[in-house]
Amino acid sequence: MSDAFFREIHMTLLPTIKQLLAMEPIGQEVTIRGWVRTKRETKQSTFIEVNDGSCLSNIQCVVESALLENEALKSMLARIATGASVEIAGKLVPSPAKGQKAEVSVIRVKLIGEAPADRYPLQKKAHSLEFLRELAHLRVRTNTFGAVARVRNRMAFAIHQFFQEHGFYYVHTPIITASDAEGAGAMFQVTTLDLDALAKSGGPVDYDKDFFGKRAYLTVSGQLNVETYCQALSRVYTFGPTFRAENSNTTRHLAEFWMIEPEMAFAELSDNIALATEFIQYLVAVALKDCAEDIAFFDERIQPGLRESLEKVAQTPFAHMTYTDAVRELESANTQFEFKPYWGCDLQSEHEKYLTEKVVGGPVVVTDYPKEIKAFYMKQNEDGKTVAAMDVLVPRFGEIIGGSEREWRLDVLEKRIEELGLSKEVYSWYLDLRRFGSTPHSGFGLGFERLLLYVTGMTNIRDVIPFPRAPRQAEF
RNA sequence: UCCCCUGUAGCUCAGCUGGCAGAGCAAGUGGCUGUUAACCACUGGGUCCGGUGUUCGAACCACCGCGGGGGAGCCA
Repeated sequence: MSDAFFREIHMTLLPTIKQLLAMEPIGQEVTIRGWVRTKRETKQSTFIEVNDGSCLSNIQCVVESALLENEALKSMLARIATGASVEIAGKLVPSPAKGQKAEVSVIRVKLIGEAPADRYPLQKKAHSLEFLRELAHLRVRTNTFGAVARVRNRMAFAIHQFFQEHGFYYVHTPIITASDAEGAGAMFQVTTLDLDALAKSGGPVDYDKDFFGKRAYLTVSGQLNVETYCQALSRVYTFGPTFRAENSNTTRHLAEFWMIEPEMAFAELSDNIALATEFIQYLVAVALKDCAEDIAFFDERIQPGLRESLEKVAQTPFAHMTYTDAVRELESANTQFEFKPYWGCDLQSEHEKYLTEKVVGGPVVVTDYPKEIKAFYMKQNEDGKTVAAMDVLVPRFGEIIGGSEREWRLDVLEKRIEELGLSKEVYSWYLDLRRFGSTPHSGFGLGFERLLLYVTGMTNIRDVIPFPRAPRQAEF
């Protein structure tokens, strides 16, 4: 593409409010476009705070009352309320009052889109997250959801940066899968069959007539697919939507969420732990550096102490313990658990939180779980009882990462598939990876929204994705 | 799916033992001040989630339904 193309684009884009607020105010003429957050009137001036989403801060625009002798401007100003979209031209000047470094001394105001106060649902006051959840199409206009959106954007970009800088290739694994046995949870079925007609007929379903000629589903994980690319490109990752049809009603589960799944060839569990640790620390450091204003907001309004705890996470090596040690820790804990911990038990939420909050006081990597409670593809350890699995647990909600070294020995993997009553035919292509040029390899899954919960201090996962999908919730 | 909590003005909530529907914020009007969660005064604003029942009388008690939240399980 030519330079001229970019110049043209560039010329049509006004500086954002973020850019304006970073400028030295010397009376230069500026034009801003955005949405009114609040308007305050005095006899001498009218103050309009405008936000365009480029940053948390609004820009204050001051209309001197002398301008109001213009009746057209006066009536337009009267119709400008919280939520309205406006274009304001004026001079960027140092602010004589406290609260902001610069402000716009207004020359012209144009009301673009009205937001009548008697109907616009957002007021210039704090709203509960529950209320805003019912207004998913408007909530991004609030400080909190604007900040979440910006952090989400930065984290998505940082994920690519991290992997690209470390020699990982981005692989697009399929959204639709015909494999019904990935073992990561209930799946949404995908079909073009006429279900109404089928229900009326009462007959059995002939999947041969379905789109793919067999049952198909939305993916619950890209891992098995990405392992194939791993065995050629060495270091790969996926980052895409993932679907679970579990009837989960919690603050940390979604039916549709975004997952990051790196996979490394010639890598053992210890490499996996190192990658996961560095990855989280990198992302946290980027958030602190590049989303400082938004993080400060979360720290002040959403989760006091957030910034300090993130700073600590970015600098401190993660604690590491084996499952066996973790259970020992839990057994000797001076706490009444609802579920009594014992070797062989699945770690419950309360156990995970105890380990990360009480024992460690930060993120902790737990490894080498009993094979019975983990997936078939995880590498079996020498002891015959455990697998080379790792979960990263963090304070406030527990598991953020789940991963493992994969079983790369054909005979061991085949035996495990048989033991669990799974089908070797279904996994034949997966087993091919062990038949031909197999390597020790490792990877993990990170729930993107869980990362965002962690970084923003938000507590409900439905508030860190634009349009949450959960049981009985698919509005907007 | 299970357990607990909850539903009253646009929002957040109070409403005692069943006895005339309340506050703050928001909105409108006026005033005032380089204001900034602006301030002061006044005004308007209700299907008390819906249904059924108990009662002289129900926002309040009982039952059914619907919505919202939190916790658990499944997991990322």
